[in-house]
This record gives sequence, C-alpha cells and structure tokens, in this order.
Amino acid sequence: MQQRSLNPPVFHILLALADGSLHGLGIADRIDALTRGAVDLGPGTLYRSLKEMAEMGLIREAAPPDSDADPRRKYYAITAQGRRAVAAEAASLERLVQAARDRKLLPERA
Amino acid sequence: MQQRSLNPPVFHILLALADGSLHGLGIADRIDALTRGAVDLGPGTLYRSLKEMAEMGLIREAAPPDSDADPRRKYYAITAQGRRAVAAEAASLERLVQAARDRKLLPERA
DNA sequence: CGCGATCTATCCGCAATGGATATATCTGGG
DNA sequence: CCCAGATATATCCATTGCGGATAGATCGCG
Repeated sequence: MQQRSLNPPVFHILLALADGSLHGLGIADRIDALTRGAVDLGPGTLYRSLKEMAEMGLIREAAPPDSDADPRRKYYAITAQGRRAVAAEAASLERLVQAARDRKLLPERA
Repeated sequence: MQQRSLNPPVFHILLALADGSLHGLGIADRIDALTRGAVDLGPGTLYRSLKEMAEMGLIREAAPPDSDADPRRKYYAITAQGRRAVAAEAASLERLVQAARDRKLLPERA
C-alpha cells in the first residue's frame, strides 16, 4: 500500500537520530526506550535499514562522540534530507490523528 | 516489527467506517479522499481485511442505507470493539507525533 | 589469558501487501 | 430488448518488508 513514504523502521530510526548521533545498537535501545518496548527493531531490519538510509541520503556516517569510543561502533547522524523526510511523515501521521479526533475517537486537546 | 497492533489497512478502514456504514469500494474511495490519494487500497488487501476484521469483531455486516441499494454491495459498520481499537491506535500515533514535535520537527501547536 | 558480552553484518523464512484475474450483476445506449 | 462497459465482490499469486538466526570480529573483565 505504501501509504507512508517512510517505512515504520525508517521513521523510528530517524526520530531516534533527531536527538543526536548514535550507533546501531544505540539506536535500537533509544527506540525501545522512546516507545516503552512497543517497538522492537531486530538486527536484520536495523542494519539493512541503516544501509539503505545512508544510500538514500537520509542519514550519514558520523564521527564517534568520544575519541576513545568503541571502534566497532559505527555512528550515524541525520541529514537535512532525513529531517525533512521525518517531518513530512510526522505531519502525515498528525493528519490521521486529527481525522480520528474529528470523529470523536480521541479526547479533545487541552 | 508489529509496532502497531493494527495493520495500516485495518486502521484506515476503521477510520473510514467511523463516519457511518459503507460498502467495500465505498470504503476504498473514502480512504482515497481522506488521504488525498496518498493511500491506495488494492482490492486484495481490501476484501481480505474486511473478512478478517469481521472475524475479529472489529466490524460487522450492516443493512444497506437505502432499500433500493445495489444488492451486490455488502455494507459494513464499525463495532464498539473496532472503535476502541482505532482509538488506541490513534493515541499511539499521537505519541509519535508528539515525539516529533518535541524534537522541533513540527511547528508548535497553535 | 580466556570467556562472555557487545557490535556489525548477512541470510533465510514468514507475513503482509496489492495487482491480476475471475465471476456476477447493474446501467445506459442503440 | 440486448449488448457493452462499468461496478462490485472475491480469490490467487508474485513481490516486498520484516525480524529472527546465525556468523564473525572485537571489547572488557575476572
């Protein structure tokens, strides 16, 4: 259906990287924390997504935050394009939420 | 990843039915209109989803709105359970939107 | 120095999506 | 009145996407 231009894993990864650069498993942990365990990214989806997202220009490899960081870790940063993509996706989700609210499916905003 | 308990097609169908009963293709048209063409439900997903949703109790078959309606059409109505499910899903999406807003990816609410 | 933990990466199986197709029925034009 | 195209439901199949299993390398700690 490709109802959203961004696949769910890609969206969550971009959201996790919006706070700052992270390495692969750090991203997975951040997503787990942000969603309180509701979203659990397996390693297959994680690394495949990172690779594709880098090729698409949504993220780029970044320098480690500390000079003495674990050299196995590969850090990624969100790009301007990635930021635009996740913003557009969030706006699209917001329209859905608004549609639900219009139909009395959610409490009114405070 | 099943980060959402409701599959995207199911969510959109429930949202479309929140306004009132519709038949299969009417649902597809309503979704197309609500999302401005961004979501295009193919017949495969549409009728399979309707069948499964009826079995799950999210929707039920309903009487046609007019007595002289096209007898080929099968109308569906959302159930109380379906209403709860779509509401929970919308609330989950809203948390994602809020996370994006917290990260300055969306304009502040008015 | 060895052993479990961490980290990246790839492969494989399964589920989900949606287009193609089939069948039946309605509607409008000649 | 009949035919053609549109509408509607339904199923089948190919493709895609996701996530677990597994592999291989390196780290940190006892």
